[in-house]
Amino acid sequence: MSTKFKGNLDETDLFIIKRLCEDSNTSLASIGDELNVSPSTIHKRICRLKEGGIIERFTILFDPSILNLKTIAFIGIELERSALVGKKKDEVISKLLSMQEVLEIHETLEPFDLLLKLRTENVDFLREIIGDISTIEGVHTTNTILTTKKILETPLKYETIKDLGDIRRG
Amino acid sequence: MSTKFKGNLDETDLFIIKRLCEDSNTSLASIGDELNVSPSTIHKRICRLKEGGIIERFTILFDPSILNLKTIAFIGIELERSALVGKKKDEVISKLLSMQEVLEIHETLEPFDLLLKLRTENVDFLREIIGDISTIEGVHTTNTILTTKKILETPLKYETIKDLGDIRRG
DNA sequence: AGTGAAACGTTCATTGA
DNA sequence: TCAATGAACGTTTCACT
Repeated sequence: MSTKFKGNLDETDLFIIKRLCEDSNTSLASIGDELNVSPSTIHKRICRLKEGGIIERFTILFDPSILNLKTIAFIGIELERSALVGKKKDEVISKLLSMQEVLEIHETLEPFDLLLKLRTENVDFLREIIGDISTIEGVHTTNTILTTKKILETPLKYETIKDLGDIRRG
Repeated sequence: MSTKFKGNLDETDLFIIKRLCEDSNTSLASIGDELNVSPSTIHKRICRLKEGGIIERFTILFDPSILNLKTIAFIGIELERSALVGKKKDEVISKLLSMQEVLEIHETLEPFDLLLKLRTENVDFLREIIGDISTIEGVHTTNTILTTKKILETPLKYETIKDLGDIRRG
């Protein structure tokens, strides 16, 4: 479903991904040195990983506070019964997707139907957004969990990359 | 609190950050072209942004499914009254930080004391982790919100970077 | 998967605004 | 103080092996 990558990821691929996660400015030569292969091999591997959709893009992590988005909240949404499936649900989701403050949308079973993660400048803006969400047709109730302090927020702990185990794909 | 950056971020800085978010392999020269400044200026800006902690690091986004971490869950934790502040709370948090599956930890007010986000390979592993968490001294109850489908998951919508407004810092 | 060479990008000391 | 220049150096890319 998620990738069009052909073949298996081997140890080399995973090592490359890990090194690039740590620092995507690392030169191909130095990655090659660590693996005892040539830079051009690393280059070809990275191209393949990009084409296969394994590597989405090269990017930077930056301090979100420069955007003044200091308020993080989670919102549980219960949908109206008529919006639990089909077109009406799709419409709810597409409206949520179009909101810049909405960073995550997950389907859940209990106690909500959808769980969102949002970032806003402050609590007043958050209130506005919640207002917008609750007036979306098909949204029955919203339940806000306002966070007061972020202790950890990381996309993935890439240290995990090392178990080459059964990473197979068709 | 969060950065040691001296001075203000100007339009140029924000443009650089946005371009690097989109593609951190963009050459300094081509960013410079778009801003009508020289590559060396871009270079110095990026150095300054790195040193100031605005740019955390250069990295890649990759498909998490290669790590077989397909299960996303959120866990609300209520702490025992004795662990609501101080050393005991710090110990709970440091145990949570050390768990590879725990990707986010937020303090909240209601209805939980802490909200976690986790990724695991499958629901069985999740159950194990929940077991581990619930036996941490100071954890009173855990409430799991299991997600069934990820619709959106993005660290930040960097398209937001453009309002140069009142982005001031001391 | 490696080699080697050309093209390209980065870095920095120097100079000027 | 900040940006531009230009040259030295390092990296990427690609045709060929």
